[in-house]
Amino acid sequence: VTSSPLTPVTLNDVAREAGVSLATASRSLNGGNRRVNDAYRERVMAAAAKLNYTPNLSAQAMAKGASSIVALVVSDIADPYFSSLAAGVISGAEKAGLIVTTAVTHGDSERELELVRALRGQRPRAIVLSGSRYAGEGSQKALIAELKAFESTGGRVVLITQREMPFATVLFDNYNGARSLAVTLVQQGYRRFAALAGVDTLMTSRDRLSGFMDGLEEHGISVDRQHIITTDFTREGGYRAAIELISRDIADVELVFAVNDVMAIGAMSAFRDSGRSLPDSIAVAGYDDISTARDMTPALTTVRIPLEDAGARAFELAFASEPRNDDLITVKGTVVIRESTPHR
Amino acid sequence: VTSSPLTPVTLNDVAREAGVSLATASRSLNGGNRRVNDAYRERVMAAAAKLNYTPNLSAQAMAKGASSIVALVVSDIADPYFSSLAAGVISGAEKAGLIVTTAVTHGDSERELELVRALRGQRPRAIVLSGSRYAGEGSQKALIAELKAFESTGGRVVLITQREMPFATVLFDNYNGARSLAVTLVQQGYRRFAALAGVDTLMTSRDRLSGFMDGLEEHGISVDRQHIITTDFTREGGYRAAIELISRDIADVELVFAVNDVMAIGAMSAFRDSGRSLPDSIAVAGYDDISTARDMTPALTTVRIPLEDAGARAFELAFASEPRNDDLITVKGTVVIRESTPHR
DNA sequence: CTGTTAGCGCTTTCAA
DNA sequence: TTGAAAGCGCTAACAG
Repeated sequence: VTSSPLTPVTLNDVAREAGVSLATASRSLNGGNRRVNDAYRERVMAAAAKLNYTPNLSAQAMAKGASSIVALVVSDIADPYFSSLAAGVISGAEKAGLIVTTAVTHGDSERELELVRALRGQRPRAIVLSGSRYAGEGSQKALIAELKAFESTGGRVVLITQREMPFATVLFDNYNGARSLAVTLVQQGYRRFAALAGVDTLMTSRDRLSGFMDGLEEHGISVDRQHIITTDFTREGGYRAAIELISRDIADVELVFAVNDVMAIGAMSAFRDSGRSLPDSIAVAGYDDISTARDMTPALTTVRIPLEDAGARAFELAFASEPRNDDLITVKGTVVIRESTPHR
Repeated sequence: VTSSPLTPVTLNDVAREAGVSLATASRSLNGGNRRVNDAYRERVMAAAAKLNYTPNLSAQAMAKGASSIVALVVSDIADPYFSSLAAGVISGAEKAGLIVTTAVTHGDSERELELVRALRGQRPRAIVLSGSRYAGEGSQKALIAELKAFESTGGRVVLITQREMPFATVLFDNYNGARSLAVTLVQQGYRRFAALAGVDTLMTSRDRLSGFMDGLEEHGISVDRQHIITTDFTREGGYRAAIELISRDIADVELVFAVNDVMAIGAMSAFRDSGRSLPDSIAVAGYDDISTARDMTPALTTVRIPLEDAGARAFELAFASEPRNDDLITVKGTVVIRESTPHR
């Protein structure tokens, strides 16, 4: 097959090759409703195959006024939490014949806003946002305005984990998950706790922490302020916080709850590096159940949230037949007790 | 601001609002070379801001015959290996103002081919492919043809890790990395090894295995066939293979080398579940240095490859000023000895 | 420097 | 059913 270089094959080429009109070629290749003579149709298909034709998605998007794109915004695609979510969104989208564009904010809200604007340019069918949105942030208003503008032109917005925004949302029941975890741990005999949390404006962190604390309180247990450390929401943050905790005298602390698994894993390494054996000298629990949690030694007690499934549901929410902005899917967590928190 | 619903603001709207021609509006907003009166320019900017205008990327792509998209194809975005690579590609692309679309093959070559075709429809500037390509596969020809067709229309193709394909490639020096690892382990006193590998047609696996074997051979050590297990390239594969290994009598095996970290981690869990303490009863080494490797207990000995950096370099390769198909970047690995392989 | 105009590739009325 | 033709929103000659 010889085609002129640097110029992709167009539908026109296919039509000419098949000896039919452009319209017929278009209808054969796409026109859902078979409004075209079989003989023609086959000739078109053959020509398309012969020329190795690929429809220009931009042109299609222009002509029909709707793209086949879903935009996904996450904080950090290398983080297993977000990459699992992304896997779910992508698998849903691919099943529906849609393409996913991925952008990364690194937790920066300014950047998030910029990205949403840029992605809007693609005129995606939906934007799925799963950053770590902070409560009551100034830029929140601007983001909402931007997303509202997107919706007003027919786009769909779905949030994962960001509460109190006027859009469809997939929510993890962080409060109750953490609460159940606390209750279970108390039942296991733990009484004295410490906690590693993200900044208080980070909803996910706040909900998990307060759920955990409330669970303890039900059993009359409270946690010393000294034993709650605020740190980055990352492995390194967990590591540093654990070191800090050690320096604050934790002789009587039996268990450290980190608001996510990567922090818990960092903390475990810190404890070990400081010469403490796990789980004997101190127990650790996390949240998320990322895939390596069970491979830790001791295997990490945590709350499992079905991340990939949640990503898939976010996608579905975006394409629900009757979408509403108060759509809210709450995904429950399941307490998973492992060796990092043995019975006392 | 009231704009008609369901119809995004167009450049025309902006031009009208600013009282200038369409061309002037276009030049103000984009036209790299400032060929426009400052007064006009400002009016256009103001109008654009007021109307919250976002350029339609599809339209731009059509008009200039070039999109702002980079397509990325990976086997599994939830796998830390690929998500780190993706993070690198995405960060490079975002710096360059490009958008990344991500597709997932799940290791299926048919699907990979389909995806490449579909992605071609976006007329991306480049396609970055980082699946687990198998050597000498039938579908390889079709894939090459498809990618060549893409190149012939001005697109760039960059492969990560797939050797012997006529495209620019970022290669990991798997053979030598594994060889160094073997030599180092022998120096540490190990003599009797077992290995967990992927199918032999999987290049990455093959190279790592043969490098490791050759490294051992330099020291006159060979590995019993019984002690080389072929399995899936995943955590589960590693787990199953370790169980299988145990059933084959490994009383004399001192160290198990898994061709990647997730397999090694699976194997560690299997050994532990079978009541073997690590690293006393058996040592384990992996490859990749995914982020959780150092958080294992014992911390996992492995070969570090700078995944995110490699992703970024793949992106750069795609936009090299003078791209050539025989461009080849080889990324070296660094042996990282940790507690999973103590001195004997 | 600015405006007019001709497309980019495709879908979709509208006639035939 | 089929074909001709009018756009979709934008850029890039081409004239003024």
